[in-house]
Amino acid sequence: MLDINFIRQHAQEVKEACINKQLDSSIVDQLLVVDEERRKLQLTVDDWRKQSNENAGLIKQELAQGKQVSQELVNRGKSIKDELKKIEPELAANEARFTELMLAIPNVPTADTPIGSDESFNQVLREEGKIPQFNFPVLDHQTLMEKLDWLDTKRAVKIAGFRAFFLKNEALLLERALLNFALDSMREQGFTLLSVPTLVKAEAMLGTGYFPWGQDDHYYTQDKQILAGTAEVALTAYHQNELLREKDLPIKLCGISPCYRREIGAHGKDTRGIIRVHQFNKVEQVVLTIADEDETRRWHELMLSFAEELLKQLGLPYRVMAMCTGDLGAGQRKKYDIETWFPSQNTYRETHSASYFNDFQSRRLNIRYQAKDGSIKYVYTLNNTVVASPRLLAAIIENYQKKDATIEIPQVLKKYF
RNA sequence: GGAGGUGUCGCAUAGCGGUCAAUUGCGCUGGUCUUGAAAACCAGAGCCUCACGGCUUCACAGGUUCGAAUCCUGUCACCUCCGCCA
Repeated sequence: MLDINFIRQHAQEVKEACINKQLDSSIVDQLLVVDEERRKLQLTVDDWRKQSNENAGLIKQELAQGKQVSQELVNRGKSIKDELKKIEPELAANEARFTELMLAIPNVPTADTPIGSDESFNQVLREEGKIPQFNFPVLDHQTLMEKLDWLDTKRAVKIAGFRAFFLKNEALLLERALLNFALDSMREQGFTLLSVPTLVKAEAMLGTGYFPWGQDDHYYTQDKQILAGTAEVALTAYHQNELLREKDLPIKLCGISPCYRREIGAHGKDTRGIIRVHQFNKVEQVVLTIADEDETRRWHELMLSFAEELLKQLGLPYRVMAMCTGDLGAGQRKKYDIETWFPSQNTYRETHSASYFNDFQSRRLNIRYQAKDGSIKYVYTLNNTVVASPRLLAAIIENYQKKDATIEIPQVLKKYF
């Protein structure tokens, strides 16, 4: 959520943000109309309330003087109440609409975000690591894993449907090693480790900015809870409705959780292998900083570097992408994706996503802090992947395959076996 | 699932129909004082407004009343005991 004052003063800029993010820009004008109406109604209601308060004060005076309460004042109070009963629901309805529109206004992308409608506008910032050369025909991770009895998708699909899978034997050990490696690395960076709830309230989805836009991308329970697509939801909402202290910032959280995604817009994509699945495990990093964009940008780079360092230690080639406006989430100001090399596809595939929001999420979640000068501000939030499995597991398997279709274990993971 | 209790401004507490923008302690910010700090004292900490001023707030949503933190109803959360399950 943006500050309404900012929207009023930068309406054009916000509209452009809508357009560049492939969203409806007419809601900005709708919001401004509702906002104006809201302030008018508020003034009227305030005035009636003032009269009501004054009237009650007069009755109080009479009582204090030991007089009888005059019927005139009581009647006047009643008629004021009637007026309020008429106009207050109007204000409430207007406010509901106002909130709804406010929650639908996206964040404005940074000046250094490439403008574009789809992934073809994303920019390659750099490529890191050495792409492995194989002197034998390269196999994809599904073939390799099935040969080793590491993966069973046939039975999984029978039981759980399309995009389901069983990891078996050493594949499971390798996944466990990878996740433990990720958690240990973040702990070394001073992050607080958490296992997080993945069954969350709509409030948390709205608060992190996944809703209202991404409602179709998520699963719901019969108790109206949502299966979160990432631990970011619980981690970012962890301090919801709290007033923090500047000395406690930055807050560095690292969570592990299963993640659920409907992949509703990805029919027919990545049907082979376990790159795109409905349920996977992920270690995620979230940081809350002071309300300063330079500071948040510094953390953005830092969090990116934490993920890069992991990939370097794992010996995986990757590239860093600057995501264009069309690929930004509604709440995001700037986003980097890391794409890791997949030999069987002869290309890089997304394995990490690092974004920052300024106070977009914290306004929705009401996470504030008292600054050193005593003022109250909203924190700035950021997040990035640490490791997502099985996608990164598949990358390891493909990059570390040998001629006999066995897999070498990355040096850094050996101690976790 | 059954019975009872609790939910007040960052934290903790007082208040139980008008004297409550709300008590007190701690913490925080600014000021006075001080070489500096501490202590002490003063001021401040929601929204609208340039300001004057107004409105709001006592878990949330309704209701009763001229008037509600205070009474009533519902919801949510937490605590205690019993039951059930891991």
